[in-house]
Amino acid sequence: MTVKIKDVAIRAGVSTTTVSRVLNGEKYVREDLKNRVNEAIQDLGYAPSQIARSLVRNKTNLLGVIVPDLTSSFYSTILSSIEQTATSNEYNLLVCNISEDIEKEYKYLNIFKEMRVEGIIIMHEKINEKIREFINKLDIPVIFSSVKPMDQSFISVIVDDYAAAYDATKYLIEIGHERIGFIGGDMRDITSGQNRYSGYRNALSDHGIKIVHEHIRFGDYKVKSGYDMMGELLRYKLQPTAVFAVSDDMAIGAVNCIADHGLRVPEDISVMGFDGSQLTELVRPRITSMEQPIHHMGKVTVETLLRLISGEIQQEEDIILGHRLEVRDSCRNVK
Amino acid sequence: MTVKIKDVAIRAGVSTTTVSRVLNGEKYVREDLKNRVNEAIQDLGYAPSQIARSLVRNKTNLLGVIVPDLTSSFYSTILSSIEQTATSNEYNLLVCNISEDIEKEYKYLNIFKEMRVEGIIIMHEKINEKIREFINKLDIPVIFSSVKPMDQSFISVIVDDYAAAYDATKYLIEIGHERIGFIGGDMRDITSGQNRYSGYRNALSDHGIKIVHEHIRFGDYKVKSGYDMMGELLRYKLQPTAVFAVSDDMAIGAVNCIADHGLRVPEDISVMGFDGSQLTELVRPRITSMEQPIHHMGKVTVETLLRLISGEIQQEEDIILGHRLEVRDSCRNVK
DNA sequence: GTGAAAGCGCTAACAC
DNA sequence: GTGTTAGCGCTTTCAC
Repeated sequence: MTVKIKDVAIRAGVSTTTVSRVLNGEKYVREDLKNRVNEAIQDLGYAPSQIARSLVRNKTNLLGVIVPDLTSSFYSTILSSIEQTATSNEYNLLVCNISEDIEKEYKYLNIFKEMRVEGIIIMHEKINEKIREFINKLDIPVIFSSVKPMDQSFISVIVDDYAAAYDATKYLIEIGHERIGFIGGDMRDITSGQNRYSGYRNALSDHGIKIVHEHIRFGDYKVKSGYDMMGELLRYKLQPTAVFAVSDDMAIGAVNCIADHGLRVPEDISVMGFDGSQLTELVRPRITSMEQPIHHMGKVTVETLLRLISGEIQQEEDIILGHRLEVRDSCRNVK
Repeated sequence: MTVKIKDVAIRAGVSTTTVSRVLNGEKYVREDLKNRVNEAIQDLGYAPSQIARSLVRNKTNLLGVIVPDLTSSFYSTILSSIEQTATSNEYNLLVCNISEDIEKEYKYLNIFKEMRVEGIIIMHEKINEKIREFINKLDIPVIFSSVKPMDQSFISVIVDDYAAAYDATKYLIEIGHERIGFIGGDMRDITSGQNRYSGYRNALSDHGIKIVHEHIRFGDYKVKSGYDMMGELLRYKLQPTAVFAVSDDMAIGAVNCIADHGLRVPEDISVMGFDGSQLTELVRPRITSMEQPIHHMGKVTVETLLRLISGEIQQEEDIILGHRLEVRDSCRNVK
């Protein structure tokens, strides 16, 4: 049996109340008693049960996080930042990975409810009706990080996807490209997919460039789809001179596909990514990317969630963080 | 206030015991009562408190995991596998990331103790005396995954680092290399660093190849150190024709360094990695690597830990999983 | 300053 | 089959 507060009390010759007071750093405990208690704690190797504490305090200091893919560089970086921020605020993380299985989401949310987590962070936006309802009924603050589901009633910490995609496309135009391919993200229920696509289209039309449907494809944000979609783009005789992929992973897939076709990046085709994951620096050529402030995003997510929990704020609007173009080696100035 | 078992009991017109029985799927509950209870649960949106449950059952269904770096492809892949296995066994994961700050480890272990996790998985081996003692006193099963600290009393799920490094080096010899560089891992307290180094050395001497100290460097398993150490290896007039880096990340760093020096992989220099992370397939050239069964490793780790928890086994020995050479494009046959 | 006692939400004897 | 009761390990009034 693990040692409990009563054992400490007996050993120190005081009541459990006094031990509790010492534990919680309350004043009104005589110095010598405090010392005796601390000694007893030390001797016995006592650690208070957070379980019992949570029950009586009605507070668990737990946050639940749902990640769509732990192995993704983008999500694991946000998660890392979330973990850091949570920990430095005395919160612990219950982490769940739903990978492909969207049905798991409901299950996990239910576990979070049972565990009485104080707040939930979701980084996945394929929310179905059942989940939507469940979240709405939940009396636990929920915040979406880096994604924005369709439902207006959920709050998200995101970049302005439309503006970011617009700016990325504009940059490609400014360095002289006119045939600009696009590898978009999923358009179903995915606002970022839609907004990035709009940004791309509008940047083109605002600069008098006609939209060529043969230059447009949609993937699922992962490397393989970038590779496959790039393959399709390369099949047209009038190949794009630049391609904007709305995730770094897809950009890398595109670069690999181009290389495997015996063409070179950026000499033959320029490739622009999106996200600013670590991978951009890791591959050759290094990927020019429209970056999200990934680290900051995790931090802001947790900080906002904690304010939501404490009731300090009652956020109703999304939090929009700034995007930034990071020029590396994958886009060539053709002017 | 959240709804509790008593609310359900009142609404269903039964005692809390009956509700509890329905909740836990016990028999000896009349059908009609069971239905009334389930309805009440549904109506009220009741979810039992795991906190209260844990307290009385003295069982939390929680596992604690300490990861050295969440953003690393290798660790996040193991973590993903751990999460999956834990979840399918009804266990939840408390995840902590210690990044560089080793002092945090003690803090996290203490949190795990307070949270009454049933088992702990550590993927970090720079264990100091304080931690070692703490773990030894802990009455919670601890298992190391993919790493092996010096202390014999801890159990690890790992590959045979010596044999794996030996085989990797042997392969390079077999395809005709004689000047084989080595970028090792940390040697302090890191058994894998030492074992992989021994494997390399012995493979060379067993094949009558002299060990050249100018061909040997040590990094910290990360991309940057692979890059830097490769830079040093390139400074010698008698450059190696192949380099064995004991992590894929360092291998990628080495490849990038070679490219930045205007040389080509594998035409000018071959590069062999270690780990089998997703990155090997993602960069060009794809990295030939001595692979650990990463996914399986996570699974075995959790399964073993759960058996340790249930008392089903009392493992005292490490679990050694098989390694496998995955030939890709970064090593050239020079015979 | 300190302790006795009640209670957090649930389960598990034990009685009926 | 069902309900009463005690108790899990802690905190927190409320007396003293």
